[in-house]
Amino acid sequence: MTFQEMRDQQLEIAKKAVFEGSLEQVKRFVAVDMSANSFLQGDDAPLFAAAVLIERGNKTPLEVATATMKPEIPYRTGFLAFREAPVILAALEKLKGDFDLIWCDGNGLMHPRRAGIATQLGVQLEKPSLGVAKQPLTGKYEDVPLEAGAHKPVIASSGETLGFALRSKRNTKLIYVSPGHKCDVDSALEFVLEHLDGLRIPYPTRLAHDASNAARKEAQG
DNA sequence: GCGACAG
DNA sequence: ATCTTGTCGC
Repeated sequence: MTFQEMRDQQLEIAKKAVFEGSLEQVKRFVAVDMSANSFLQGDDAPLFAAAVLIERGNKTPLEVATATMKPEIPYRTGFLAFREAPVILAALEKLKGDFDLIWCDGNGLMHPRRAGIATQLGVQLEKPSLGVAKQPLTGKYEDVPLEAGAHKPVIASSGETLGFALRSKRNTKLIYVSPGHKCDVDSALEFVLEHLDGLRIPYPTRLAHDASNAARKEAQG
């Protein structure tokens, strides 16, 4: 698939995406992440994904599923989902329990074409989704106070609010929250705020990150 | 044009 | 994303 084709596909996905809705009814959600040792093994190192089923308000996972796959394309900024989505979907298919939100590592609306990995996964599975990223991909925002919980909207050049820059922990680097599908920017922020536990990285992201790493280390060294 | 650039 | 120990700061 060429970059032009991937761009066109992202525009189609963004067209189908709904950046409206509340997450008040979410009872169970799944946090997903991926791990690969590209540092030592190169761009074609096998990918290991994890899907962690979480009950709202309970830090102990209900279920963990993993999957592995060879990457079809190298990582390119703005096209993360084309590399990671296949193995993440494979892990999600192994999950026995159902869920009503997908919590992703990366962006959703906060993307040059409004179609980050959270949006791509949400639209494909027709479920609400949100993205939590450690780096912003696009947009501008004002300085964020150093207090935990402080946040500022991330604004596109069009004036559209894409998500929030969030101080998830006092005096630490920001994280970036955006809706993926079937929720609005404020609902995505509220949901993430609800799942902070004193550390910079929200625990759902941490659980998925640790689970994907554990799967890789078990299969490799 | 130049630089920056999710994981 | 990935490796790795200590060390500095709150």
